[in-house]
Amino acid sequence: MADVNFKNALSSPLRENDPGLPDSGEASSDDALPYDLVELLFFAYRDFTGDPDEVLAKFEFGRAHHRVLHFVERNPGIMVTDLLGILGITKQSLGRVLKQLVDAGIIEQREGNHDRRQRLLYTTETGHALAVDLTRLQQKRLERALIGLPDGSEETVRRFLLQMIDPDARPDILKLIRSSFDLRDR
Amino acid sequence: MADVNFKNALSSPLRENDPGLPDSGEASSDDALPYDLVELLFFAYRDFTGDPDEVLAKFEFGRAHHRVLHFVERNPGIMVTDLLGILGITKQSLGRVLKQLVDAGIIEQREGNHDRRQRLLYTTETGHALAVDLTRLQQKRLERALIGLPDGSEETVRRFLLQMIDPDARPDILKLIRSSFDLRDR
DNA sequence: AGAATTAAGTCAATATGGCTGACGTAAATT
DNA sequence: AATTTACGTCAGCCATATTGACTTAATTCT
Repeated sequence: MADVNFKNALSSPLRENDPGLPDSGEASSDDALPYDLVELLFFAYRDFTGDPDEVLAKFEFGRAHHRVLHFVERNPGIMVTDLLGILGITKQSLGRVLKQLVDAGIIEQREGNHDRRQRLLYTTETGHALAVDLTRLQQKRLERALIGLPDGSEETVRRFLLQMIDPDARPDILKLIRSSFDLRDR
Repeated sequence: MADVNFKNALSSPLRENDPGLPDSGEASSDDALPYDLVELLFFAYRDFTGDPDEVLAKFEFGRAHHRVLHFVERNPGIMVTDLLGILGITKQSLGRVLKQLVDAGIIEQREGNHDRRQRLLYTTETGHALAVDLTRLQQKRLERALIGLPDGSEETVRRFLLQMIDPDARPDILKLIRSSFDLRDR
């Protein structure tokens, strides 16, 4: 495992806060900053992606593959162009990853019926099974995260996450998500 | 902007769901999977990191620099070893990024008082200002995300995020975070 | 029918942020 | 005095992204 240092993490003299370097003199409120939420989000997201990462590593796949697999699974028959739009990457980037997934028999490309330029994307049976496995892992983590929270918390979290998204991107994302819950503006 | 495709995102025939590829015959429940939460988390986190990314790009810095800056700002006088532990990367990876931050006058290294092997890390005045700016951006987004949610939602979100984290990592992370809110187990 | 646009893919080069392995130096600890 | 720790560095590799240029085939527009 080389050089990384888990055991020692946070071991010793954190927060020495040497008075030799005084507060650099901001007039206003640094202290009101929501550091705890920022950091919780950072670590929560890291662990959230960590579960699938572990499984995918066995297949020699990475997070890029996961994203592609996920959105193809969720949008069977999606056009390459639309997938690029969702992922926000270039087709050159997608190209490599997609090729690997196709070669591995995870994703299948089929010519469009109406437009024969299209290579519509579908998960294979294997791909579908893998996608479901990965989502189940994330489901477990989400369920565990909701344990013990007051009634309606799932709805609160859903709305919180939606409102974290850029307002102008929300309509498209809502369409994409097709949540079974009502996330319309109040 | 080359090849990326935002405008066209989610344009056309998503969800064609060609009946030529039938449901691959899973006996059990695919439909119960929390796709909406998974995707909301994905997009929320992307936009959350997007704000700082934009600012940092002007300085030729990336997300790696942000993480280092953030945790040094939050833990003035932190040892290199402890920072590695928090970030979960190798010292070779940190080395490059840290050098750039030091060269740019964002972070300062000072010899430990008690242990002269240590190069304790501090933000400079410039670095502090930048760190505060970036956190303010994230603060705005978080505040906007909490608008209109029921009383106690911030607490719910905080606890949700904490419980998303691997249970065995939580104690260390709680120490690190030093939230002003009570996140002890009930 | 011909021109323009679109969908998809490809070649080549580059950047970033990780990684491993191997060393080196100074300081502290045993 | 020997060992361990803290930190740094050299060299090379890999994954994922980027830009820019170009091709092919099919569709759409005029």
